[in-house]
Amino acid sequence: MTAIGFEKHDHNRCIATALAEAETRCADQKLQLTPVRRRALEILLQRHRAMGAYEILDLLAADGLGSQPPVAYRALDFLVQHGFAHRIERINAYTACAHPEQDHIPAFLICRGCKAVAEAETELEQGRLGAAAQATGFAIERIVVEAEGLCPACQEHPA
Amino acid sequence: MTAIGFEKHDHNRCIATALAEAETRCADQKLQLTPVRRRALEILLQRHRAMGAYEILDLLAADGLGSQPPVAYRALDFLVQHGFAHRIERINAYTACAHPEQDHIPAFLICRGCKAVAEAETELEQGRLGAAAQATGFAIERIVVEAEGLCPACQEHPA
DNA sequence: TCACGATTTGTTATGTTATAACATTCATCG
DNA sequence: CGATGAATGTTATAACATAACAAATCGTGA
Ligand SMILES: [Zn+2]
Ligand SMILES: [Zn+2]
Ligand SMILES: [Zn+2]
Ligand SMILES: [Zn+2]
Repeated sequence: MTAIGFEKHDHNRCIATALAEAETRCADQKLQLTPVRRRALEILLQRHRAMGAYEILDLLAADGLGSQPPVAYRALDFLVQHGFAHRIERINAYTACAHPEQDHIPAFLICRGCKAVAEAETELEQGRLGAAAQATGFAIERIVVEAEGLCPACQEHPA
Repeated sequence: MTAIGFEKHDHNRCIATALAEAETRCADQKLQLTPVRRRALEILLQRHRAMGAYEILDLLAADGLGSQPPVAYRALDFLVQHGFAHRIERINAYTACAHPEQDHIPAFLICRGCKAVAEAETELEQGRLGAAAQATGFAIERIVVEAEGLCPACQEHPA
């Protein structure tokens, strides 16, 4: 199981590791992990949940790192583009990638109670969807897989 | 293959059949297929592609069936709720269900060129996602599966 | 028939998410 | 230094969605 998100873990270490990895990879690939981008990633890692662009913007603004929507959207675009974060379509939100080291198609479990998000891995083979695509000649570029429901905690305490 | 959407077909018949089915099922289940709801479904069936709520609203308004956003959103909520249409998260749009007779988890192929949408069926077993959910005790209520890419036509004529 | 409750629709206002467009800053390099 | 390209700052607006309340509609039982 690779659905990081609902279990307890050493989160400070989790953040530090992820940030360090991001810096290494950006250096390797000549990507600019600028202050805004770095801080946006750090915010996502700290909260360890799905966050809206405007929520992130508020936190960036509190640090004097831009106060208008495009600032947040650009930083998030960069992070998503390069696999440091994912966009979650169902809730118009963003979350840090749980395993950015490897190429993957992310799949999410989204709790509608507490908004917690767990990232799982999908099969790389895309099953019947891939077959349908092949049959029609459709060229898949991106796949969204998101499950909405209730996490263990929210099942017990129904709000 | 069940990805209806990119192939040619007798579309007038396709619309008539779907509308008739909807009427039958609404009668059976004591659902009210009111003029607004019926027309919204008809619009989706006619266009046979993903449409935004405001786009549908404009067409409803042209028929004197309400001119404010809630009118469209309510009609769409009804159609989605009862399986006559699906919401496509990736593009904030709606499309008529390709096989409303049966219960299913829809999966979509979305062309980013022409916005055409094909509905395929997913495996009912949810693969590794279901396994991840079980392992964490997460209760899945809804699953979103959407692939974005280029349909055959748009691959040949890159806009 | 008429009062009732439930459902649907009408309407106003506002909230939320996202991008277009253009100016400015800043590092890099010839 | 001056040109180039990347990133950021800023204004304005587009696109998507819902809260809240009023009015109409309709079945249903008194
Ligand atoms: Zn963590
Ligand atoms: Zn939860
Ligand atoms: Zn058709
Ligand atoms: Zn369907």
